[in-house]
Amino acid sequence: MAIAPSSFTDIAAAASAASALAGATPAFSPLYQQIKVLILKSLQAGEWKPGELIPSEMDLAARFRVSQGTVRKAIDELAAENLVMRHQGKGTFVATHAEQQVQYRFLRLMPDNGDINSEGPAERQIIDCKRLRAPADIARSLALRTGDAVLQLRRVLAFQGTPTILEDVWLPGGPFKGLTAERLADYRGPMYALFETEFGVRMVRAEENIRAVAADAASAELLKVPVGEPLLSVERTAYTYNDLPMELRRGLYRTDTHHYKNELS
Amino acid sequence: MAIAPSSFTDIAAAASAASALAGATPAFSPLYQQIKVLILKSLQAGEWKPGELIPSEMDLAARFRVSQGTVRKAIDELAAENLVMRHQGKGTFVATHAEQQVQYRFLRLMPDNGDINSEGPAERQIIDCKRLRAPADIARSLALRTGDAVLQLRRVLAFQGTPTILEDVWLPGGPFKGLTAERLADYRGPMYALFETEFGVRMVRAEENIRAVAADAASAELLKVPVGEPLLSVERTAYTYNDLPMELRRGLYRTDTHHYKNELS
DNA sequence: CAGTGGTCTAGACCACACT
DNA sequence: GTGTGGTCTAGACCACTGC
Repeated sequence: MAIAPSSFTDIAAAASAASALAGATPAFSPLYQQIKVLILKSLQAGEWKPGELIPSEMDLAARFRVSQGTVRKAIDELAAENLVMRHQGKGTFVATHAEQQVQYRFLRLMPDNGDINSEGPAERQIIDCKRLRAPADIARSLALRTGDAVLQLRRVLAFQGTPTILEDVWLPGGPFKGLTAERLADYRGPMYALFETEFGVRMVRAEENIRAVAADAASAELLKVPVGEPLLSVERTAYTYNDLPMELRRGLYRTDTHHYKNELS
Repeated sequence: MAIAPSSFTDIAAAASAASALAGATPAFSPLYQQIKVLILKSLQAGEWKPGELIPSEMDLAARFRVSQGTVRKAIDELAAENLVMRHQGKGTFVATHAEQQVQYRFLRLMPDNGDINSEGPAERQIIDCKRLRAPADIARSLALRTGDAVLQLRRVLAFQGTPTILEDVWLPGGPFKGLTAERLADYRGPMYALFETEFGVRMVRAEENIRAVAADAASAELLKVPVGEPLLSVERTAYTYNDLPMELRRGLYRTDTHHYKNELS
């Protein structure tokens, strides 16, 4: 593919120049951070797609006119943020949600006995999928304007026959134009993998706000629990590159056979 | 303090020797990982106490007979695990729970509006503190034998007059001999800071299992909520060095004015 | 000013994967 | 063997802190 000449600018010289700018805020940024931003832009622009191999450290070092060690430090940080995966002897790959390794990367719900693999794949049932104008709270979470088009999706996930997760998903109408219940139902694999392959939207991080709530009539019926049963309410905002929110998800989890697992350090 | 002569062994040579051992499992370990383990042992042995300055990278490099870069990489990982804190121009310090910066490092409960600093310090009330023989489940979590001595502590945390957290804490009787309700009540600052300064036990990581439950009569009274109110049940196991469990904590959180915040990546 | 951690480079060698 | 990422070294210089 064509590379813009500006990509070949001497970054090291630019860094020195920036640091030489005497001001109240020198805005000094290490070379490897600048390289990291450049790689990030290429990822974002789709120069290398999820699952693909990115150029070797030596190639990138030549392209950016810096040493291999500097590129290495930039990639180290990208790997720490799960944006790329390194494989010794093979190369560095763009991270993807469509891997066997981490089936549900953002799902923290675990069965009480046994691990996540012991219960087989989740049974998915799509309850509803419709287009609507965003209410104020949904719009705010997705950085849209009230009334903008959004997709709303409701589904139930069951494990070994027991409905366990009920979730509503809101997506901005623009990037996800053409998403239908059929395409979702036909797709094998995580929803985020479909987002990548079909809509070019890659989720890189998320925030969850968790509460305990009582099941209302509608939720109780879908999850097959008594009305008033305590459920875990998990509100997730998922972001793509540049901290751009691209999904709001409100889930209700049954925690009689499963629990939400979190590691602190 | 006295340094065992073995500390001055040529680590680099040892690494080469280890890698030269031809076997089914060469058990190759990078030099910097070995250095990391050595530093970890010094931390664990209390050679440098929480809050203290550890030797400079150059000093450690000389002590272990490796280059500064190798020590740097070892310390980088320790810093990433929050075991030490680096400060440019000053040095590297042993991490501690007794810092202004991160008041409650393991507490993920946030007020719905405003940040954690906007509501002032928590009001703490100790309900109970007693010695008992560990039931089977508690013993298992703390890697003790059933019937071993443990301390049980119950307390309520209130924010702005509203009781919000009710928690039971179990601690192994041996390491925490001498802990009383009075010492806890008198102490200003996080409980984990007291554990460090008074008992030399430093918590480095924790796991939490979260569920939604209904308030029973006793919990409802202490948290001033109706019986049956949905509450967040947070079971935390906290570990000191070497993955040794040193605390089991079962908390009930009110989530009408607060929420549990989690970041996923 | 000296001492600390932080960045950058260049080169050598090692472990791993593919061919 | 060739090419990849991973380790280790040595030296230079930069940014920050406190004397």
